[in-house]
Amino acid sequence: MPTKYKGTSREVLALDTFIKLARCFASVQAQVLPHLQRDFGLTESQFAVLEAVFHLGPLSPGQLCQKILRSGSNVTTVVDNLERDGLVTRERHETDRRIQMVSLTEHGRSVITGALPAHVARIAEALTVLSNDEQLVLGRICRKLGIALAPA
Amino acid sequence: MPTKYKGTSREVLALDTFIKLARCFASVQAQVLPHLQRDFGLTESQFAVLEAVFHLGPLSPGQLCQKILRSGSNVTTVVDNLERDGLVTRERHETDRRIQMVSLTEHGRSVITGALPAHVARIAEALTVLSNDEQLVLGRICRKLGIALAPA
DNA sequence: TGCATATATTTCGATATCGAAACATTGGAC
DNA sequence: GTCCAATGTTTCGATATCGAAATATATGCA
Repeated sequence: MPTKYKGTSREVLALDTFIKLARCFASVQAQVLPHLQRDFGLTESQFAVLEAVFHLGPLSPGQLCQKILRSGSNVTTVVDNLERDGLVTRERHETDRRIQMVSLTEHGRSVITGALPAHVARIAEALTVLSNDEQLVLGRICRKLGIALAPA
Repeated sequence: MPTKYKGTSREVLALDTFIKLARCFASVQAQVLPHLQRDFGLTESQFAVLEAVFHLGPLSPGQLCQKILRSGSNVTTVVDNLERDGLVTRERHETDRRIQMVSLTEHGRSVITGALPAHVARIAEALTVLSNDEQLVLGRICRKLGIALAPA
């Protein structure tokens, strides 16, 4: 048990499980994110925004919030930087002018189509230490937990 | 399958698994971190530093790097803020003056002893949706992946 | 119509985070 | 003893991240 915490056995198990989850996630990220940055100049959040718009079409900041699980103010910042770098554009929604729609530029499209396969390949590479069954079980349990805790 | 990515089945499985892992981790964090901030005024990293020094005794920034899995420059910043708030102190190592040792103040000790049980309780609460067996399996697989990817 | 409320986004101030470069100290080679 | 490489930490500039407040627009109700 990697935890020194003294509590009920239920707490010790949960804490131990969570620590392993956190370290495992951090390890995969560490395996994958530096390449995204070095090879394509993209941060994790920038990649996430480009990927969402690439697969789903133009989205508002509010919709991007839901997709990338970040605060609204953060989405504003990330989109600001992507816009400055010429990867996306913002346009007012035609009928509801409160809404901004974020779209890929041609440059943005070419960057994400280049980065996506390399990124997926790195993730797959990192997960090769797990068998298919282990990946399925891991996914199933994570999904159960994720759904249970998802904002109502 | 929540991914739209077209790749080998190995890639699709890995990506799908990783997305579930990431969302699950994010959900637990979202369940737990706001309370740490609101109830004790601690960020995740501040908590991690206090917890490490509380359980292991005075540590250098380099040792804290290993423990909390962050860069050296980040540890400097987090310790700066903790020091400013009177939760830790820095002292030069007596024999090797390159090293700074980070220690808890009395105030820091009382903050972490107050925050720790509440934080663990929240984590345990979040994980109650999983059975003991599911938690054990999740922990085992995460540990396997984490260890395999850990920096040599 | 006119105003209060709700919704969408941005701004602001603070902390986190990284990598590269700078700085400080140690320890070994000679 | 002096210099140089290695080690430990901090500084610097950039992006991410949050919550609260401000701003802009829309909508419902009188």
